Amino acid sequence: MSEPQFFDEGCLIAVLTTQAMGRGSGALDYRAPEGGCALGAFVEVPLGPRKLVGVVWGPGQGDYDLAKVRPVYRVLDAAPMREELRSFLARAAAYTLTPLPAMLRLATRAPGLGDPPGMRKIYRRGAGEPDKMTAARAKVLAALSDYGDLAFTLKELAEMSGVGTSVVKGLVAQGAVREEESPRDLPYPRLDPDLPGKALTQDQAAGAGQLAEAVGSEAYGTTLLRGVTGSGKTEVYLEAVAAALRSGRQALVLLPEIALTVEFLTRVEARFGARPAEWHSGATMTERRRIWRMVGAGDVQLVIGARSALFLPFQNLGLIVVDEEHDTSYKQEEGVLYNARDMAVLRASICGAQVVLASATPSLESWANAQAGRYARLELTARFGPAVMPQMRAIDMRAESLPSDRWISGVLQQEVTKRLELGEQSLLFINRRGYAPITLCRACGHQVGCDHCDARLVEHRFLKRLVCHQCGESKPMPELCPSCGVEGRMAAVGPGVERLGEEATALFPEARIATLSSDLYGSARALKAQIEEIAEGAADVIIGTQLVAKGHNFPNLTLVGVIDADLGLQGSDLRAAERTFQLMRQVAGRAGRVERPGVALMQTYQPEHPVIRAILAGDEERFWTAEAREREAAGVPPYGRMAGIILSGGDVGQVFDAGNLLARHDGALRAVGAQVFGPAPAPIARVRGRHRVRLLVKAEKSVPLQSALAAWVAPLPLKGDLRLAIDIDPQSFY
DNA sequence: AGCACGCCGACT
DNA sequence: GTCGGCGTGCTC
Repeated sequence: MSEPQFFDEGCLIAVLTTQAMGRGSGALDYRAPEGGCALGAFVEVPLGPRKLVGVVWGPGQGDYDLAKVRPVYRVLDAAPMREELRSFLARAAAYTLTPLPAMLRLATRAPGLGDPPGMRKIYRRGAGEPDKMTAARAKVLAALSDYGDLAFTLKELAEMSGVGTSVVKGLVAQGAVREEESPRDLPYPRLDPDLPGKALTQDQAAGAGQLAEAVGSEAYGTTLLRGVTGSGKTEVYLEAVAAALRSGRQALVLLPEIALTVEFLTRVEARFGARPAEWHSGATMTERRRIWRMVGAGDVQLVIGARSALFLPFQNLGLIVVDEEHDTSYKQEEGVLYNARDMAVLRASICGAQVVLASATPSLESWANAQAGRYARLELTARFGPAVMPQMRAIDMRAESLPSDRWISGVLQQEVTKRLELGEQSLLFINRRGYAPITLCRACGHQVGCDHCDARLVEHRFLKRLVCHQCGESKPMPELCPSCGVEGRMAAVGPGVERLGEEATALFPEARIATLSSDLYGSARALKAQIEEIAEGAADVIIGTQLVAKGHNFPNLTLVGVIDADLGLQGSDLRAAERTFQLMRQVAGRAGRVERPGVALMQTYQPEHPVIRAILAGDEERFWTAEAREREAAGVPPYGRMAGIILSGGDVGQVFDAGNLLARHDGALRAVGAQVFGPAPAPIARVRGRHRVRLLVKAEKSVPLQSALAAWVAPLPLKGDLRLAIDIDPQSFY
């Protein structure tokens, strides 16, 4: 490419800012500042009365009145964004149909980017000796001599010595430790990849060798690392990290937000002799700025982070590990909608890095990619052999003869009671929102259906209405049968999460029962807070839909009862079977590890169904094969393409009107053979007072979906507070 | 963010 | 006619 790498003062340049502006590339024309600026440089530019942070994106486009073009205020003191990251952002924006400025915002989420590097106090060994040597003082001096002449912040030094900060201050007063002013944002301590790690089994060593060799190739490649709990997959991928560090390249380990724990960091520290940088939502502003700057300066070797760490300005990224790659929390569901697992593969393919996708129960997408040969595959068997088979059993509902309005079998009831006595938690899992999925007339058998869809209406007692989960149409509960006109014989049939809550309350009157469904919570945050509370023990019995399984860890949970395993197999949520499987493995898989064994029970009317049988047999390969066959037949991901359109606004009526307008004008979609469903209430129907409505688009695998979607939604006027977001490869269907 | 512009209803 | 509220568009 012959793109200029530097722009002299006064040159017309395009600057991508963090502010969305109309359509087009998103970049705005400016004049290069005094002294010029490099391609990729972080700059501060004026926009109206505001100052914005931006990145020099290329030569000016010349599409704006030259007389109005203003000069860049100044070049910020940060390493220019490399071609690799710029092209990653551009391609990620194109894939997710996100405006590029919003994408850039993810890559500039560090505070004080524009500030000059601040100063702060650091501490190193001084010339003096303490008058009295105490145990605490000795620890501080020992820690300092371990690191030669390195200096640390007060907190770091105190922590690594295992003493309070007052001890360090005391040493300063006596001259044994020197206090100095130093630029803020120091490099991170060096990690040593050659420390002796944990002894690996033959199996693990072979896996580690394969990954290290791939990293050594310094080219792109993805490996699906499958290993059940206890197979040592962390140790194995840390050897891939070691290989990257040895060759002087940076490594990134992505974890689901909840898995980012002190325990994990301690394991990494044990392997490499120092703490890696950790990037997560709870990090302070100071930590964020330090990591961002040091990653960009190449002074961080390893970052352990949540999904947003993918957008850090690595200088020389050689490896990305996505641990628990199947975890649904990798999918960002608010703001920029991206899947960190897929974006990790994209970034690695651009910068020539290796990806390791690690999981005990991989997503079907990754499994299919490995099957197709796009990913290498690496299997770790359990260290303790097949003895830790999870306890999973089917409850054959045909033999249970439950009354028609009851859903919790005698077997399951007993198991829950047992857990209540032990003070352990049970989860009753159901794939149905609402109160009851079917409303029928006991006089004539008529089922109340949707007028516009081939779907039955679901009773939501909470909303006091019947709702279509396909198109969102709703009507009040009828008194008379719409078919035969008989009064008072309408009945709720089938289980829903609300109804199951009632049944559980009746069966376990003393238990604390929590019902979790997206319909019952106004905001995603309220729901998340509630889940955290429950995980910490605020409920004995949890009744929940898919949402419960979403990336949450329940340490006290020892029983999972899948109320109707068959529902998930009928395709209401395309990933329901996969989630059921993962949830069961996750819970049942603790059997061999924790003192309290976990049990997973599935109530089913078709215990001989291939998917159910594969789950119970613990035969993953068989499960994936059976599930892949079903998805392929249905033409859904990963064998077809899907996208969600989320419209939101303060006024439900207006939001629905916009949705209907889109649904009616679907020419751009029909042109490529794509179908549109909806609008219907989004999985989380209200967020911060904004009503959310979703349309689903389904297309064949080969269809250029992004361009069709862009052409389709472009004419929709976004009046008032109406917002539109496109969700490529949506994960939640409820 | 903050300001100009213009459309529409209410008042002199 | 004119004033002023507010929704909409613009800022490189």
